[in-house]
Amino acid sequence: MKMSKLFVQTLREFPSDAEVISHKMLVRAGYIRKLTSGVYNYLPLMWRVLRKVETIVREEMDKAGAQELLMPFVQPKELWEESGRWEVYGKELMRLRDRHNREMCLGPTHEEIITAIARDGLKSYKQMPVNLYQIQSKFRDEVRPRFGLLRGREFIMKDAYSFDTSQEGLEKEYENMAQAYTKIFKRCGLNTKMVQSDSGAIGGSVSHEFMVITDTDAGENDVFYCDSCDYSANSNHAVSKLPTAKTVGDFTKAEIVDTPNTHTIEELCKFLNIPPSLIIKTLVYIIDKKPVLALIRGDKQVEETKLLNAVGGIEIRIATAGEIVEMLEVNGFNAEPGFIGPMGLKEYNGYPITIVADETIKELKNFVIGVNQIDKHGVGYNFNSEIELPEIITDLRLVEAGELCPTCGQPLKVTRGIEVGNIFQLGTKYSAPMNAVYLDQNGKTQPYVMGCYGIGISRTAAAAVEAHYDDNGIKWPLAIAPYHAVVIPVSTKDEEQMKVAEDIYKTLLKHGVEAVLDDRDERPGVKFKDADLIGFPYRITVGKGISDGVVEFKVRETCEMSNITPEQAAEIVITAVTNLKG
RNA sequence: CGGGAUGUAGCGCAGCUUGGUAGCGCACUUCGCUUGGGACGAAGGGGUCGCACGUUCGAAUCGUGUCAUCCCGACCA
Repeated sequence: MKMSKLFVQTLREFPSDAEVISHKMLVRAGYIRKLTSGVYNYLPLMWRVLRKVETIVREEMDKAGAQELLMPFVQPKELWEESGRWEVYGKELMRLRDRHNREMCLGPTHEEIITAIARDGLKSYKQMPVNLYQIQSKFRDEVRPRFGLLRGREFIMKDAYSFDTSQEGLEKEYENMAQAYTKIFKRCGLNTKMVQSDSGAIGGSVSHEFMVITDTDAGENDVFYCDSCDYSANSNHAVSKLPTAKTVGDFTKAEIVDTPNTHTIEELCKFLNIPPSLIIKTLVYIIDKKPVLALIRGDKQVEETKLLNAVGGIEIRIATAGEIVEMLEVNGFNAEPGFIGPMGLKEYNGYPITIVADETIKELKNFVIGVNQIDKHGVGYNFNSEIELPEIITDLRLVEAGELCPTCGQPLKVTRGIEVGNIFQLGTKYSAPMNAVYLDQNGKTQPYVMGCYGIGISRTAAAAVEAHYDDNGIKWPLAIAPYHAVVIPVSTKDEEQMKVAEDIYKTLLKHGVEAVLDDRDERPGVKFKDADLIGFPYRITVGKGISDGVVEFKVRETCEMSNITPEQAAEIVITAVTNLKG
C-alpha cells in the first residue's frame, strides 16, 4: 500500500471528547470516527485490525470444533417472550416496530435465536455435542456509552453456543472453550487472566471472564487474585476467608442507649468507643420494586451483585432517604437513616420486607444495632435473644485487597482489568422455558444442556491499544497490526533512496509482508510522527546512510533502532511475519 | 434516571458580558522554498453559528422551548 493512497487522516491533537487512551489514540491516528453516541465508523486501518482479530478467533474456534453461522441482527419479540427476557432485559434492549407495528429488537446477544435454530434442527442425542458461533455487530442501548470502542452501544462480538446432552458434556466443552480463548488472546498479543465471575443477566451457574490486566483508567473491573495459588475472581464474585476482627462486645447487658447524632458507622464508633466490627449495619435496597434489608458487619461493604443473586432479583438500587423514612413510618416507627434495624419491619410498598444478612454477622456477640429510634441504638444485643437470626444468611461481602484467599489463605491482591471475553455454563436456562428438546437414547424428550461463549472483537482491539502504547502512539502487537511494516524514504526526490525503498517494499510484499511505502513528499518528521502514531510494528527508514549501504531499522514495541543493510532489515520482518503464521 | 457542562469549517478553539460585514490554529488546494522527528512564505476553497419559536429595524450574541453530545454515580462483551 502506498501511504499517499491510504485512506487515513491523522490529527495533530487528541479529540476533546475522549477520556481513555485507546479512544484518544484510535481517533487521532485515524482508525475510527464517531457517528453518534457509542457508535463508530471503522475506517480502513481499524477494519484491517478487526479482521485480523476475527481471523484469529475463527481459526481457533474452528480448530476447537465449532461451526460458524450467521444469525439476523433484527429479532422478533415473540422469541424473547418465550424465554421471558422481553420483560426482564430492560432498556438496554433496543426495541423497535416495523411498518405493521410488530415489535422487534436489535440483537444484544443471541441465546433466543440459537435455541430456536437448535429446536428446529437438533432432534437427536446423536447430533450432539455441537457448538455454533457467529461474528457480527451487536447493539446494546447502554445507559452511558463511553470509552470509545471499549463500551460502545454497537460493537462486534463473537458469540458461540454449545449444546450437550449432559452436564459432563457441557463441562468438557466449557474447558475446551477456555483453552481456545487462552490461545486466541495469546495470539492477539494480550496477556489475559481467566477469572471467576458472576453470571449476571445472561444466567446460568458457572462463568469465567477473560481480563486484560491494565493500569489505565479503562480497566472497569476490579480483579482479585492470589499470587500463591491460581485463585482469581471479578469483584462481583470474589470471596475471601472471613476477615478476623473483634466480634464479641464488652457490653454486659442488652439495652437501648442514647447515641445522639450518630448517623454514620464512624460517628457511632467514636461515640461508643468501639471498633466498627461490633456494629451491624442495616442497608435498605429496592430490588425490582421490593424492599430488601441487607445486614452486614459495620467494617464491611455490600457487593450488590451478590445481594441481587441472594434474592434472585434483576434490578437493584439503594433506597432514598425519603423512602426509608416512609418505610419506617408505615411500620409504625419515627426514625431516619443511621438508626435503622431489622426488627419490627414487616412490609413496604405492598411487598413484605426481605431480610438478607452477610455471613459476617453470625459470630457477632453483644453487638450494636439500630432500633428504629432517632439518636438511639441497641447495645449488647444477641441473635436468638433480642433479635432473630435472619432467614437468608449468605456471602454479601465486597472483598477488599489484603483479605485472605479462600483457597490457600494468603492475602489477596487487586488489579484493574478489561473484560474481553467470557464463558458461561447456561444449563437448561433457555432450553427448558423455550421447550427446546431432543430425544435421548430411550426416546425421552430432554432439554439441551447449553453453554455460551463471548468475545468482544472490537473491545479486544481497543484493549490491545490500552496495553500497548507510548506517548507517541500505538504499538500494535504484530498479529493484529493493520500493516506489519512501513518503509520510509527520507527524501522522495532522492532517486537512490526511492529506489532502495521501493526495492525493500517489493521484497516485503513478495514474501507476504503487509507493508506500506510512505511515498508522500513530506518532511521526515511528519512521516516519523505518523508512523509512530499509527503504530506500524516495524519501520525501515532509507536515508543518507544508504551511501554506506545501511538503512535504519526500528522496532515500535521496544523503540530499539539499529543501522543494518536493507537485506537484513527485510529478513527480520519476513521472518517475524512468517513465524506468526506457523 | 439523578448531578455537572458544552453545541461556531474535518479537528482544536475564540467571539456572546455590552446585538450591527463570522474569526484564529491545524488539516485541505496552488505556487515558491525546505528535507532525519508534526518547517516557512504567499495566494485560495470550505461554516443555514445544533434546531424551533420569540424580542428587535437588525440575533452566533438576549428570552423560551427542544434536540444532541460529553463528564461524575448503578449495568455489560
